Amino acid sequence: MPKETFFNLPEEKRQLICDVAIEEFAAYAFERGSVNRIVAKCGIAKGSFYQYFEDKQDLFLYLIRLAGEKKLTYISPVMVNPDQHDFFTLIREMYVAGIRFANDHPGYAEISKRMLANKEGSIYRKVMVDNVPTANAFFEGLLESAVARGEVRADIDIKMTAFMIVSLNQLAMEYHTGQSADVFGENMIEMVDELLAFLKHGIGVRGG
Amino acid sequence: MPKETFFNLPEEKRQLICDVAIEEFAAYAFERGSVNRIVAKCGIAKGSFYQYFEDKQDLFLYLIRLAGEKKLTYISPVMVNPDQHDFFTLIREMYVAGIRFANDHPGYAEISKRMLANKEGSIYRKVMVDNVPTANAFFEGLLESAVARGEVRADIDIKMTAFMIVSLNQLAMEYHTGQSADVFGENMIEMVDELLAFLKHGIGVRGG
DNA sequence: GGATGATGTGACTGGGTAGTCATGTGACCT
DNA sequence: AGGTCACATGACTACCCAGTCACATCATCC
Repeated sequence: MPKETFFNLPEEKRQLICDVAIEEFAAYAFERGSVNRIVAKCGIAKGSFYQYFEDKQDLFLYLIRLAGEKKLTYISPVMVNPDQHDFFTLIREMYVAGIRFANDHPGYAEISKRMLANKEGSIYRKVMVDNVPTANAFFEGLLESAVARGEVRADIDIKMTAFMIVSLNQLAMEYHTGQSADVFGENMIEMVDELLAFLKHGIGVRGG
Repeated sequence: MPKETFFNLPEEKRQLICDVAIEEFAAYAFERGSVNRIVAKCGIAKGSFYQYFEDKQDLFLYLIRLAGEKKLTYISPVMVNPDQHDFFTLIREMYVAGIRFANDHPGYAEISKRMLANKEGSIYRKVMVDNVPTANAFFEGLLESAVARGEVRADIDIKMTAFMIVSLNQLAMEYHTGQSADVFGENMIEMVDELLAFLKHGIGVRGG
Protein backbone atom coordinates (compact mmCIF):
# COMPACT_ATOMS: atom_id res chain seq x y z
CA MET A 1 0.00 0.00 0.00
CA PRO A 2 1.17 3.52 -0.78
CA LYS A 3 2.14 5.66 2.20
CA GLU A 4 -0.12 8.31 3.73
CA THR A 5 1.96 10.95 1.99
CA PHE A 6 0.63 9.71 -1.32
CA PHE A 7 -2.98 10.00 -0.30
CA ASN A 8 -2.37 13.48 1.10
CA LEU A 9 -1.31 14.62 -2.35
CA PRO A 10 -3.69 16.74 -4.44
CA GLU A 11 -5.79 14.44 -6.59
CA GLU A 12 -4.35 15.94 -9.75
CA LYS A 13 -0.84 14.86 -8.83
CA ARG A 14 -1.90 11.43 -7.70
CA GLN A 15 -3.71 10.91 -10.96
CA LEU A 16 -0.67 12.06 -12.92
CA ILE A 17 1.54 9.57 -11.13
CA CYS A 18 -0.92 6.75 -11.72
CA ASP A 19 -1.37 7.64 -15.37
CA VAL A 20 2.35 7.84 -16.00
CA ALA A 21 3.00 4.63 -14.10
CA ILE A 22 0.31 2.77 -16.03
CA GLU A 23 1.82 4.04 -19.26
CA GLU A 24 5.24 2.85 -18.13
CA PHE A 25 4.15 -0.61 -17.02
CA ALA A 26 1.91 -1.00 -20.04
CA ALA A 27 4.92 -0.34 -22.24
CA TYR A 28 7.63 -2.22 -20.31
CA ALA A 29 5.81 -4.55 -17.89
CA PHE A 30 6.72 -4.56 -14.22
CA GLU A 31 10.21 -6.03 -14.29
CA ARG A 32 11.57 -3.69 -16.94
CA GLY A 33 9.51 -0.72 -15.93
CA SER A 34 11.79 1.95 -14.52
CA VAL A 35 11.15 4.16 -11.50
CA ASN A 36 13.72 6.55 -12.96
CA ARG A 37 11.62 7.00 -16.09
CA ILE A 38 8.40 7.34 -14.12
CA VAL A 39 9.69 10.12 -11.90
CA ALA A 40 11.27 11.83 -14.89
CA LYS A 41 8.00 11.78 -16.84
CA CYS A 42 6.11 12.99 -13.78
CA GLY A 43 8.61 15.75 -13.17
CA ILE A 44 9.03 14.72 -9.55
CA ALA A 45 12.18 13.86 -7.65
CA LYS A 46 13.11 10.29 -7.03
CA GLY A 47 13.18 10.93 -3.30
CA SER A 48 9.57 12.06 -3.49
CA PHE A 49 8.59 8.82 -5.12
CA TYR A 50 9.95 6.93 -2.17
CA GLN A 51 7.95 9.12 0.15
CA TYR A 52 4.79 8.06 -1.62
CA PHE A 53 5.56 4.36 -2.09
CA GLU A 54 7.55 1.74 -0.23
CA ASP A 55 9.12 0.64 -3.48
CA LYS A 56 8.39 -0.09 -7.13
CA GLN A 57 6.37 -3.14 -6.24
CA ASP A 58 4.21 -1.14 -3.85
CA LEU A 59 3.18 1.15 -6.67
CA PHE A 60 2.54 -1.69 -9.08
CA LEU A 61 0.45 -3.74 -6.66
CA TYR A 62 -1.58 -0.63 -5.96
CA LEU A 63 -2.31 -0.19 -9.67
CA ILE A 64 -3.24 -3.85 -10.03
CA ARG A 65 -5.56 -3.43 -7.10
CA LEU A 66 -7.23 -0.46 -8.75
CA ALA A 67 -7.54 -2.46 -11.95
CA GLY A 68 -9.18 -5.29 -10.07
CA GLU A 69 -11.65 -2.96 -8.40
CA LYS A 70 -12.53 -1.35 -11.72
CA LYS A 71 -13.00 -4.70 -13.38
CA LEU A 72 -15.20 -5.85 -10.56
CA THR A 73 -17.64 -3.04 -11.30
CA TYR A 74 -18.10 -4.57 -14.75
CA ILE A 75 -18.50 -8.12 -13.57
CA SER A 76 -20.57 -7.75 -10.40
CA PRO A 77 -23.78 -6.57 -12.12
CA VAL A 78 -23.74 -9.73 -14.18
CA MET A 79 -23.46 -11.81 -11.05
CA VAL A 80 -26.26 -10.35 -8.98
CA ASN A 81 -28.58 -13.30 -9.64
CA PRO A 82 -26.30 -16.10 -10.71
CA ASP A 83 -29.06 -18.67 -10.40
CA GLN A 84 -31.38 -16.91 -12.81
CA HIS A 85 -29.18 -17.70 -15.78
CA ASP A 86 -27.86 -20.76 -17.48
CA PHE A 87 -24.24 -21.53 -16.52
CA PHE A 88 -22.89 -20.96 -19.99
CA THR A 89 -24.70 -17.67 -20.50
CA LEU A 90 -23.29 -16.58 -17.16
CA ILE A 91 -19.75 -17.41 -18.24
CA ARG A 92 -20.43 -15.67 -21.52
CA GLU A 93 -21.57 -12.53 -19.76
CA MET A 94 -18.44 -12.60 -17.65
CA TYR A 95 -16.18 -12.87 -20.65
CA VAL A 96 -18.09 -10.06 -22.36
CA ALA A 97 -17.86 -7.91 -19.25
CA GLY A 98 -14.12 -8.49 -19.28
CA ILE A 99 -13.93 -7.31 -22.86
CA ARG A 100 -15.92 -4.19 -22.08
CA PHE A 101 -13.60 -3.46 -19.20
CA ALA A 102 -10.54 -3.82 -21.43
CA ASN A 103 -12.21 -1.56 -23.95
CA ASP A 104 -12.92 1.18 -21.45
CA HIS A 105 -9.63 0.91 -19.56
CA PRO A 106 -6.95 -0.22 -21.96
CA GLY A 107 -4.16 0.85 -19.62
CA TYR A 108 -5.38 -1.23 -16.71
CA ALA A 109 -6.10 -4.11 -19.06
CA GLU A 110 -2.62 -3.94 -20.53
CA ILE A 111 -0.69 -3.93 -17.27
CA SER A 112 -2.83 -6.81 -16.01
CA LYS A 113 -2.30 -8.74 -19.20
CA ARG A 114 1.45 -8.23 -19.14
CA MET A 115 1.62 -9.17 -15.51
CA LEU A 116 -0.22 -12.41 -16.23
CA ALA A 117 1.92 -13.04 -19.28
CA ASN A 118 5.07 -13.25 -17.22
CA LYS A 119 4.62 -16.15 -14.88
CA GLU A 120 8.33 -15.97 -14.18
CA GLY A 121 8.13 -12.52 -12.68
CA SER A 122 8.38 -11.93 -8.97
CA ILE A 123 5.12 -10.03 -9.06
CA TYR A 124 3.00 -12.76 -10.60
CA ARG A 125 2.96 -14.95 -7.54
CA LYS A 126 2.25 -12.12 -5.17
CA VAL A 127 -0.85 -11.14 -7.09
CA MET A 128 -1.96 -14.70 -7.61
CA VAL A 129 -1.64 -15.68 -3.99
CA ASP A 130 -4.28 -13.10 -3.15
CA ASN A 131 -6.64 -13.58 -6.06
CA VAL A 132 -6.52 -17.11 -7.35
CA PRO A 133 -8.08 -18.83 -4.34
CA THR A 134 -10.97 -16.38 -4.44
CA ALA A 135 -11.50 -16.75 -8.18
CA ASN A 136 -11.22 -20.52 -8.06
CA ALA A 137 -13.61 -20.82 -5.13
CA PHE A 138 -16.07 -18.65 -7.01
CA PHE A 139 -15.96 -20.71 -10.17
CA GLU A 140 -16.01 -23.95 -8.27
CA GLY A 141 -19.22 -22.78 -6.62
CA LEU A 142 -20.74 -21.89 -9.97
CA LEU A 143 -19.74 -25.24 -11.40
CA GLU A 144 -21.23 -27.14 -8.50
CA SER A 145 -24.55 -25.40 -8.95
CA ALA A 146 -24.41 -26.05 -12.67
CA VAL A 147 -23.74 -29.72 -12.08
CA ALA A 148 -26.61 -29.85 -9.59
CA ARG A 149 -28.94 -28.26 -12.14
CA GLY A 150 -27.82 -30.76 -14.75
CA GLU A 151 -26.27 -28.17 -17.02
CA VAL A 152 -22.78 -29.52 -16.69
CA ARG A 153 -21.58 -33.12 -16.74
CA ALA A 154 -21.30 -34.56 -13.26
CA ASP A 155 -18.09 -36.47 -13.96
CA ILE A 156 -15.84 -33.46 -14.56
CA ASP A 157 -12.94 -32.52 -12.31
CA ILE A 158 -14.32 -29.32 -10.81
CA LYS A 159 -11.00 -27.84 -9.72
CA MET A 160 -9.42 -28.42 -13.06
CA THR A 161 -12.41 -27.12 -14.95
CA ALA A 162 -12.46 -23.94 -12.88
CA PHE A 163 -8.80 -23.49 -13.70
CA MET A 164 -9.52 -24.05 -17.38
CA ILE A 165 -12.35 -21.55 -17.49
CA VAL A 166 -10.16 -18.84 -16.00
CA SER A 167 -7.22 -19.71 -18.23
CA LEU A 168 -9.20 -20.13 -21.45
CA ASN A 169 -10.37 -16.57 -21.20
CA GLN A 170 -6.83 -15.28 -21.20
CA LEU A 171 -5.83 -17.76 -23.87
CA ALA A 172 -8.60 -16.50 -26.10
CA MET A 173 -7.41 -12.94 -25.61
CA GLU A 174 -3.91 -13.96 -26.57
CA TYR A 175 -5.12 -15.77 -29.63
CA HIS A 176 -7.16 -12.81 -30.65
CA THR A 177 -4.40 -10.25 -30.25
CA GLY A 178 -2.05 -12.64 -32.02
CA GLN A 179 -4.35 -13.13 -34.99
CA SER A 180 -5.71 -9.70 -35.66
CA ALA A 181 -4.13 -6.53 -34.42
CA ASP A 182 -7.54 -4.93 -34.07
CA VAL A 183 -8.59 -3.83 -30.65
CA PHE A 184 -11.20 -5.50 -28.56
CA GLY A 185 -14.23 -5.25 -30.76
CA GLU A 186 -17.06 -6.96 -32.51
CA ASN A 187 -15.28 -10.06 -33.75
CA MET A 188 -14.02 -10.58 -30.25
CA ILE A 189 -17.56 -11.39 -29.19
CA GLU A 190 -17.78 -13.90 -32.01
CA MET A 191 -14.70 -15.53 -30.61
CA VAL A 192 -16.20 -15.70 -27.16
CA ASP A 193 -19.12 -17.61 -28.62
CA GLU A 194 -16.75 -19.94 -30.39
CA LEU A 195 -14.94 -20.46 -27.13
CA LEU A 196 -18.16 -21.22 -25.32
CA ALA A 197 -19.19 -23.76 -27.90
CA PHE A 198 -15.83 -25.38 -27.36
CA LEU A 199 -16.29 -25.30 -23.60
CA LYS A 200 -19.78 -26.74 -23.84
CA HIS A 201 -19.49 -29.37 -26.56
CA GLY A 202 -15.82 -29.93 -27.16
CA ILE A 203 -14.72 -30.59 -30.70
CA GLY A 204 -15.71 -34.22 -31.08
CA VAL A 205 -18.72 -35.15 -33.17
CA ARG A 206 -21.88 -35.74 -31.18
CA GLY A 207 -22.36 -39.32 -30.17
CA GLY A 208 -18.76 -40.06 -31.23
CA MET B 1 24.46 -20.66 -33.47
CA PRO B 2 27.60 -21.16 -31.39
CA LYS B 3 30.89 -20.36 -33.08
CA GLU B 4 33.22 -22.94 -34.58
CA THR B 5 35.42 -22.60 -31.54
CA PHE B 6 32.71 -24.18 -29.45
CA PHE B 7 32.39 -27.21 -31.67
CA ASN B 8 36.16 -27.63 -31.75
CA LEU B 9 36.13 -28.05 -27.99
CA PRO B 10 36.56 -31.52 -26.51
CA GLU B 11 33.15 -33.06 -26.02
CA GLU B 12 33.65 -33.23 -22.28
CA LYS B 13 34.01 -29.48 -22.01
CA ARG B 14 31.10 -28.77 -24.36
CA GLN B 15 28.92 -31.06 -22.31
CA LEU B 16 29.99 -29.36 -19.11
CA ILE B 17 29.08 -25.96 -20.49
CA CYS B 18 25.70 -27.21 -21.68
CA ASP B 19 24.96 -28.93 -18.39
CA VAL B 20 25.90 -25.89 -16.34
CA ALA B 21 23.96 -23.57 -18.63
CA ILE B 22 20.85 -25.75 -18.46
CA GLU B 23 21.14 -25.78 -14.69
CA GLU B 24 21.45 -22.00 -14.68
CA PHE B 25 18.53 -21.33 -17.00
CA ALA B 26 16.41 -23.96 -15.29
CA ALA B 27 16.96 -22.16 -12.02
CA TYR B 28 16.76 -18.53 -13.16
CA ALA B 29 15.15 -18.57 -16.63
CA PHE B 30 16.79 -16.79 -19.52
CA GLU B 31 16.40 -13.15 -18.50
CA ARG B 32 17.81 -13.57 -15.00
CA GLY B 33 20.27 -16.26 -15.90
CA SER B 34 23.79 -14.90 -15.56
CA VAL B 35 26.73 -15.49 -17.88
CA ASN B 36 28.96 -14.54 -14.96
CA ARG B 37 27.60 -17.42 -12.90
CA ILE B 38 27.80 -19.86 -15.78
CA VAL B 39 31.46 -19.20 -16.50
CA ALA B 40 32.25 -19.27 -12.79
CA LYS B 41 30.58 -22.66 -12.37
CA CYS B 42 32.31 -23.98 -15.46
CA GLY B 43 35.65 -22.66 -14.30
CA ILE B 44 36.24 -20.91 -17.60
CA ALA B 45 37.06 -17.30 -18.28
CA LYS B 46 34.37 -14.95 -19.43
CA GLY B 47 36.38 -14.11 -22.51
CA SER B 48 36.36 -17.78 -23.45
CA PHE B 49 32.60 -17.83 -23.29
CA TYR B 50 32.44 -15.11 -25.87
CA GLN B 51 34.74 -17.09 -28.11
CA TYR B 52 32.25 -19.94 -28.05
CA PHE B 53 29.03 -17.97 -28.33
CA GLU B 54 27.96 -14.71 -29.91
CA ASP B 55 26.16 -13.77 -26.72
CA LYS B 56 23.93 -15.11 -23.97
CA GLN B 57 21.01 -15.48 -26.35
CA ASP B 58 23.12 -17.51 -28.75
CA LEU B 59 23.77 -20.07 -26.05
CA PHE B 60 20.17 -20.18 -24.94
CA LEU B 61 18.72 -20.58 -28.40
CA TYR B 62 21.19 -23.39 -28.99
CA LEU B 63 19.96 -25.19 -25.88
CA ILE B 64 16.35 -24.70 -26.88
CA ARG B 65 17.20 -26.11 -30.26
CA LEU B 66 18.74 -29.18 -28.67
CA ALA B 67 15.67 -29.53 -26.47
CA GLY B 68 13.44 -29.39 -29.53
CA GLU B 69 15.47 -32.02 -31.34
CA LYS B 70 15.39 -34.32 -28.32
CA LYS B 71 11.66 -33.87 -27.92
CA LEU B 72 11.11 -34.61 -31.58
CA THR B 73 12.66 -38.04 -31.11
CA TYR B 74 9.87 -38.79 -28.65
CA ILE B 75 7.08 -37.45 -30.79
CA SER B 76 8.05 -38.57 -34.28
CA PRO B 77 7.57 -42.31 -33.70
CA VAL B 78 4.00 -41.61 -32.70
CA MET B 79 3.42 -39.70 -35.89
CA VAL B 80 4.75 -42.15 -38.42
CA ASN B 81 1.29 -43.25 -39.51
CA PRO B 82 -1.00 -40.45 -38.43
CA ASP B 83 -3.91 -41.81 -40.44
CA GLN B 84 -3.89 -45.17 -38.73
CA HIS B 85 -5.13 -43.75 -35.47
CA ASP B 86 -8.12 -41.84 -34.26
CA PHE B 87 -7.46 -38.10 -33.93
CA PHE B 88 -7.93 -38.06 -30.19
CA THR B 89 -5.68 -41.05 -29.57
CA LEU B 90 -3.07 -39.33 -31.69
CA ILE B 91 -3.27 -36.21 -29.59
CA ARG B 92 -3.16 -38.34 -26.49
CA GLU B 93 -0.02 -40.10 -27.64
CA MET B 94 1.58 -36.74 -28.34
CA TYR B 95 0.81 -35.45 -24.88
CA VAL B 96 2.11 -38.67 -23.36
CA ALA B 97 5.27 -38.48 -25.45
CA GLY B 98 5.76 -34.96 -24.14
CA ILE B 99 5.48 -36.21 -20.58
CA ARG B 100 7.99 -38.97 -21.22
CA PHE B 101 10.39 -36.43 -22.68
CA ALA B 102 10.03 -34.21 -19.64
CA ASN B 103 10.62 -37.23 -17.45
CA ASP B 104 13.81 -38.26 -19.21
CA HIS B 105 15.19 -34.75 -19.68
CA PRO B 106 13.99 -32.59 -16.82
CA GLY B 107 16.57 -29.90 -17.53
CA TYR B 108 15.51 -29.38 -21.12
CA ALA B 109 11.89 -29.54 -20.08
CA GLU B 110 12.41 -26.95 -17.39
CA ILE B 111 14.19 -24.37 -19.53
CA SER B 112 11.55 -24.80 -22.23
CA LYS B 113 8.76 -24.44 -19.70
CA ARG B 114 10.25 -21.32 -18.18
CA MET B 115 10.85 -19.83 -21.58
CA LEU B 116 7.23 -20.40 -22.51
CA ALA B 117 6.09 -19.09 -19.14
CA ASN B 118 7.53 -15.67 -19.81
CA LYS B 119 5.74 -14.35 -22.82
CA GLU B 120 7.17 -10.94 -21.97
CA GLY B 121 10.73 -12.02 -22.47
CA SER B 122 12.75 -11.05 -25.52
CA ILE B 123 13.50 -14.70 -26.16
CA TYR B 124 9.93 -15.92 -26.32
CA ARG B 125 9.14 -14.28 -29.63
CA LYS B 126 12.38 -15.36 -31.25
CA VAL B 127 11.66 -18.99 -30.47
CA MET B 128 8.00 -18.72 -31.40
CA VAL B 129 8.61 -17.07 -34.73
CA ASP B 130 10.49 -20.17 -35.82
CA ASN B 131 8.33 -22.86 -34.28
CA VAL B 132 4.74 -21.72 -34.02
CA PRO B 133 3.93 -21.62 -37.74
CA THR B 134 5.28 -25.15 -38.13
CA ALA B 135 3.40 -26.48 -35.12
CA ASN B 136 0.19 -24.75 -36.11
CA ALA B 137 0.39 -25.94 -39.70
CA PHE B 138 0.93 -29.46 -38.43
CA PHE B 139 -2.07 -29.42 -36.13
CA GLU B 140 -4.23 -27.70 -38.69
CA GLY B 141 -3.42 -30.55 -41.07
CA LEU B 142 -4.33 -33.13 -38.46
CA LEU B 143 -7.57 -31.34 -37.72
CA GLU B 144 -8.54 -31.13 -41.36
CA SER B 145 -8.07 -34.86 -41.78
CA ALA B 146 -10.03 -35.48 -38.60
CA VAL B 147 -12.87 -33.32 -39.85
CA ALA B 148 -12.79 -35.13 -43.20
CA ARG B 149 -13.00 -38.46 -41.41
CA GLY B 150 -15.91 -37.23 -39.33
CA GLU B 151 -14.07 -37.46 -36.04
CA VAL B 152 -14.19 -33.78 -35.34
CA ARG B 153 -17.06 -31.34 -35.78
CA ALA B 154 -16.94 -29.60 -39.15
CA ASP B 155 -18.03 -26.23 -37.83
CA ILE B 156 -15.00 -25.56 -35.61
CA ASP B 157 -12.52 -22.77 -36.26
CA ILE B 158 -9.48 -24.81 -37.26
CA LYS B 159 -6.87 -22.16 -36.54
CA MET B 160 -8.24 -21.42 -33.14
CA THR B 161 -8.62 -25.08 -32.27
CA ALA B 162 -5.02 -25.80 -33.28
CA PHE B 163 -3.95 -22.96 -31.04
CA MET B 164 -6.05 -24.35 -28.19
CA ILE B 165 -4.64 -27.84 -28.51
CA VAL B 166 -1.08 -26.55 -28.29
CA SER B 167 -1.91 -24.23 -25.41
CA LEU B 168 -4.04 -26.65 -23.44
CA ASN B 169 -1.12 -29.01 -23.15
CA GLN B 170 0.99 -26.38 -21.46
CA LEU B 171 -1.95 -25.25 -19.37
CA ALA B 172 -2.46 -28.77 -18.11
CA MET B 173 1.21 -28.96 -17.15
CA GLU B 174 0.88 -25.72 -15.23
CA TYR B 175 -2.22 -26.91 -13.46
CA HIS B 176 -0.54 -30.14 -12.56
CA THR B 177 2.63 -28.57 -11.17
CA GLY B 178 0.46 -26.05 -9.34
CA GLN B 179 -1.74 -28.69 -7.73
CA SER B 180 0.70 -31.39 -6.75
CA ALA B 181 4.41 -30.85 -6.38
CA ASP B 182 5.05 -34.38 -7.58
CA VAL B 183 7.02 -34.78 -10.73
CA PHE B 184 5.63 -35.91 -14.03
CA GLY B 185 4.22 -39.29 -13.17
CA GLU B 186 1.29 -41.62 -13.16
CA ASN B 187 -1.46 -39.21 -12.21
CA MET B 188 -0.26 -36.94 -14.94
CA ILE B 189 -1.53 -39.47 -17.46
CA GLU B 190 -4.89 -39.45 -15.72
CA MET B 191 -4.97 -35.72 -16.21
CA VAL B 192 -4.21 -36.05 -19.88
CA ASP B 193 -7.23 -38.31 -20.21
CA GLU B 194 -9.34 -35.79 -18.35
CA LEU B 195 -8.07 -33.11 -20.69
CA LEU B 196 -8.90 -35.19 -23.73
CA ALA B 197 -12.42 -35.82 -22.52
CA PHE B 198 -12.75 -32.08 -22.16
CA LEU B 199 -11.36 -31.51 -25.62
CA LYS B 200 -13.66 -34.11 -27.14
CA HIS B 201 -16.94 -33.55 -25.34
CA GLY B 202 -16.69 -30.26 -23.54
CA ILE B 203 -18.32 -29.99 -20.15
CA GLY B 204 -21.97 -29.55 -21.17
CA VAL B 205 -24.40 -32.41 -20.72
CA ARG B 206 -25.02 -34.42 -23.89
CA GLY B 207 -27.92 -33.17 -25.91
CA GLY B 208 -28.03 -30.02 -23.77
C1' DG C 1 8.91 35.69 14.00
C1' DG C 2 10.22 31.42 15.35
C1' DA C 3 9.52 26.67 15.75
C1' DT C 4 7.73 22.30 14.14
C1' DG C 5 6.64 18.79 11.07
C1' DA C 6 5.47 17.34 6.64
C1' DT C 7 6.97 17.26 1.97
C1' DG C 8 10.43 17.91 -1.85
C1' DT C 9 15.09 17.07 -3.73
C1' DG C 10 18.81 14.83 -6.52
C1' DA C 11 23.46 13.37 -5.93
C1' DC C 12 25.08 9.24 -4.33
C1' DT C 13 25.73 4.19 -2.98
C1' DG C 14 26.09 -0.42 -3.92
C1' DG C 15 25.07 -3.82 -6.90
C1' DG C 16 24.34 -6.29 -10.84
C1' DT C 17 24.75 -6.94 -15.76
C1' DA C 18 26.53 -8.10 -20.85
C1' DG C 19 30.07 -7.73 -23.60
C1' DT C 20 35.24 -6.22 -24.93
C1' DC C 21 40.10 -6.28 -25.58
C1' DA C 22 44.94 -6.42 -24.95
C1' DT C 23 47.70 -9.81 -23.55
C1' DG C 24 49.14 -14.57 -22.49
C1' DT C 25 49.70 -19.55 -23.61
C1' DG C 26 50.50 -23.56 -26.00
C1' DA C 27 50.31 -26.65 -29.91
C1' DC C 28 51.49 -27.57 -34.39
C1' DC C 29 53.87 -26.78 -38.73
C1' DT C 30 57.91 -25.22 -41.46
C1' DA D 1 64.06 -22.17 -33.73
C1' DG D 2 60.79 -19.30 -35.26
C1' DG D 3 56.38 -18.31 -36.73
C1' DT D 4 51.51 -18.77 -36.85
C1' DC D 5 47.10 -19.58 -35.38
C1' DA D 6 43.55 -21.06 -32.29
C1' DC D 7 42.20 -20.64 -27.85
C1' DA D 8 42.36 -18.65 -22.79
C1' DT D 9 42.19 -14.97 -19.70
C1' DG D 10 40.14 -11.58 -16.41
C1' DA D 11 40.38 -6.81 -15.63
C1' DC D 12 37.80 -3.38 -17.58
C1' DT D 13 34.05 -0.47 -19.84
C1' DA D 14 29.71 1.27 -20.10
C1' DC D 15 25.29 0.80 -18.60
C1' DC D 16 21.22 0.67 -15.80
C1' DC D 17 18.89 -0.01 -11.78
C1' DA D 18 16.43 0.40 -6.99
C1' DG D 19 16.74 2.57 -3.04
C1' DT D 20 18.99 6.14 0.51
C1' DC D 21 20.05 10.26 2.92
C1' DA D 22 21.46 14.75 4.25
C1' DC D 23 19.61 18.80 3.25
C1' DA D 24 16.16 22.37 1.44
C1' DT D 25 11.58 24.24 1.26
C1' DC D 26 7.21 25.50 2.73
C1' DA D 27 2.93 25.83 5.39
C1' DT D 28 0.83 26.04 9.69
C1' DC D 29 0.39 27.09 14.34
C1' DC D 30 2.08 29.33 18.61
